[in-house]
Amino acid sequence: MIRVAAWNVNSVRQRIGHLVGWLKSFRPDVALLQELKCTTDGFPRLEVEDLGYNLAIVGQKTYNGVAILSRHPMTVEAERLPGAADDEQARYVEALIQHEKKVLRVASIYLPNGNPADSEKFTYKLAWLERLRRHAVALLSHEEPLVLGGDYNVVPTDDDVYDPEGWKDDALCRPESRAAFRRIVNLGLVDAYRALHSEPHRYTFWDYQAGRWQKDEGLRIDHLLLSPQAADLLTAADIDRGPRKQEKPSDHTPVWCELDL
DNA sequence: ATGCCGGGCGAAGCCCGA
Repeated sequence: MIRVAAWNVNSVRQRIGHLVGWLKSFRPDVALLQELKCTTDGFPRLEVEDLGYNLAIVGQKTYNGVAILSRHPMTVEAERLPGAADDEQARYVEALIQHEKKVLRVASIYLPNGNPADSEKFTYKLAWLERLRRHAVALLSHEEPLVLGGDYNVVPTDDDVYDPEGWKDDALCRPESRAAFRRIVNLGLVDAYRALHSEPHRYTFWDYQAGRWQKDEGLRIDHLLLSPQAADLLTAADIDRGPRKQEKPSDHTPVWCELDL
């Protein structure tokens, strides 16, 4: 059994207390983190290593930044998403996890937001999604357990947003974003949360503004996509709302799954 | 129609996020 979680922490240095507490209590085998908002050297490495985690960090000053934390042996496979040599943004890290003579491949993904939807930022987002699709084709050819997890910045359907009408022109909900996300899923990946939960309006993000958390008006934009070989091992998945309830929280909360690996 | 909140940077106010 291996527990994998994805969490956009919105600054790992602001959230180190929350992160340590959550690692101690929830004890994920593998944690996929996004929005570190610090350089690789600036990551609070000792606090996490003291809990028994190996680290793979791809940081960047001020923006972005992703990491993989693993209680099991880990080898880094990629620190950039292939397909654009000039892309300097720290949004992808991929590793192999060794667990009792078996191997799990994971990636921590921080997709571009893409707003406003009439700008070059949206073009970059759609190109990033297409690069991810192409890379997923290559990864799926390994026919191994694989988890592509993180902040996709895509609301898959109107059931995944509190106000579909109000958000329909946003880059997170635009049909182009949803179609590009579906093209990835349709390669044969399984949304771990949706595989086990059909109820609408379950969220992983709530804006800090306008009391969105108190009103439970959020978005489901953090996803764990499983290869068929991982989906066959899926025993549980859920959203852990605990961290979002705390003082000075991230605006995201973790999504997790368990694989009978 | 816009800001609301919050983080980084850097020391006031702007950029960015979703």
